[in-house]
Amino acid sequence: MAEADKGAAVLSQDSRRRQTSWSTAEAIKGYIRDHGLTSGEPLPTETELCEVLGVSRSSVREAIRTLASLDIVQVRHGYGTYVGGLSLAPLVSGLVFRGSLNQDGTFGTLREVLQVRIALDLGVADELAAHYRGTTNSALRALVTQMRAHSRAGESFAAQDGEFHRQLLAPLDNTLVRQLVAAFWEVHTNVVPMLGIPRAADIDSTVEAHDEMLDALEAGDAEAYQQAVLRHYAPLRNAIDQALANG
Amino acid sequence: MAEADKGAAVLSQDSRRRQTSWSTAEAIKGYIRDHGLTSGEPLPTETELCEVLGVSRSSVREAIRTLASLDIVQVRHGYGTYVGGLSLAPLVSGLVFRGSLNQDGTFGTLREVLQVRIALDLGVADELAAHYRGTTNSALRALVTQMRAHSRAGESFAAQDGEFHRQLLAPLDNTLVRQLVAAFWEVHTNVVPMLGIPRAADIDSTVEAHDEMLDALEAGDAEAYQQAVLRHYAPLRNAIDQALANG
DNA sequence: CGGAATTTGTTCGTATGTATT
DNA sequence: AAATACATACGAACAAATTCC
Repeated sequence: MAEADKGAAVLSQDSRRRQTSWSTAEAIKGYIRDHGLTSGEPLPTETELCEVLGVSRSSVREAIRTLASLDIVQVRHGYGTYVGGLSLAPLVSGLVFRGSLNQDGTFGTLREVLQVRIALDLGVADELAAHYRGTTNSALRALVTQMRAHSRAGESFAAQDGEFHRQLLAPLDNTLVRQLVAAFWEVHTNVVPMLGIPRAADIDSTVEAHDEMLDALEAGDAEAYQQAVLRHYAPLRNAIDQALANG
Repeated sequence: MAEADKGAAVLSQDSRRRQTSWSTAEAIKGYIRDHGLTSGEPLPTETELCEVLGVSRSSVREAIRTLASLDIVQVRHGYGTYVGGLSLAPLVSGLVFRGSLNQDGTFGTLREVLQVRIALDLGVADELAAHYRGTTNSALRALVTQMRAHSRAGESFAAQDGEFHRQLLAPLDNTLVRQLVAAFWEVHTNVVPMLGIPRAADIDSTVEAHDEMLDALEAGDAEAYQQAVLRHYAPLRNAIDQALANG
């Protein structure tokens, strides 16, 4: 219970701890922990939780909604409540909203997200190079080929790009990094359309950079991979810097 | 506005009523966006929101609770509802809970958080070095002195450590990176006590590494700073690796 | 200092839509 | 196709907290 209190202290500062709806959410988290439930396993029904926790239906509902928005529980309408995926969805949601707040802040948000993405990609270079050294990866190559085709046709290749980065980081023994990279990729693709950026002329180099990243990793060259990552982000970086300078 | 609402209400009666609480949260976010509200500014009362959005108070309350858990709004009992700080508190909350789920996962969570912290600290080396080059920073030096005293007395120096890292990154023109580093620092300090790690013998080198980091930055040497960062995290890294190997 | 007014917090009852069996 | 279990939504009433006079 002391652990749960510490977690609560992050969000609730002083006296809110005694408030029913907050303590109910903490109690439900404690229930999950104490019963050793993992993602996908069912929780008691709302009415059962009312009895177990000794609070009203509305309080349980608000607590469940709180936990659902944090992806700690997942509600299936008309059927039941389950332990959630513990994903970083709330992070994405919050950042996208922040980016949508005002036109001025949107470019700033995008620039900040970009810097974090670069730092994370560079930070896993050694681990990735060690894993991919001496391998061949036809699935990833095929995604690059698809990207190239879409790009030349003037179409968006966001889907293939996302899948490429997801698969590339899949062998990483670090769920958090994978989820963070995926989350920021999602923020990225959600925020960019708000800006109406004209299609950059050097967008094709982004596609080719994917091949270079893969080349470097299969050669086991972490440094070359880092250079390729920087080339990969360069066009976007230029577009943002230009937009910030002009605005 | 009124006509549109009526039309929407008729439509929602037909089929979309199930999404009321979700759409209410979206509507409140839209209200914040459309009225250009920023952190700390007041929202309408719950009763007023009921009238404006055309839903019951229970639905408004659930939506507000959802937004509060994402730090998009902030509720003050008996006074009013305000736009929240848009912080990364929900991220911290979720990760601390994930770390508390099972003893096995706790070490894993800590290891993953550590890798992300390192990547972020290394990723801002250039920007920090450019800013600190040729400066002297007595406030940061004083914090290191305090850390040294606490460490030699066998006490925790978490407060000073957190303040050091916060102040060190303060000049960064990237709110997101600052918040992320602070968030992961918080996850870190919340998860570590769950483990009962024995006090490492080389903990003193962590304190000294802070001085080295500052030395490198004041010299404008980004590379040296990166090396100091790695030394700074080394004792903790060793403790975790050892624990994972023994467990 | 005390009390009135305002606002959020909690609870109950009821009706209705939804998914599974 | 019906039955059952469950979540969703609404409204009213009262409690607790905060502010302001």
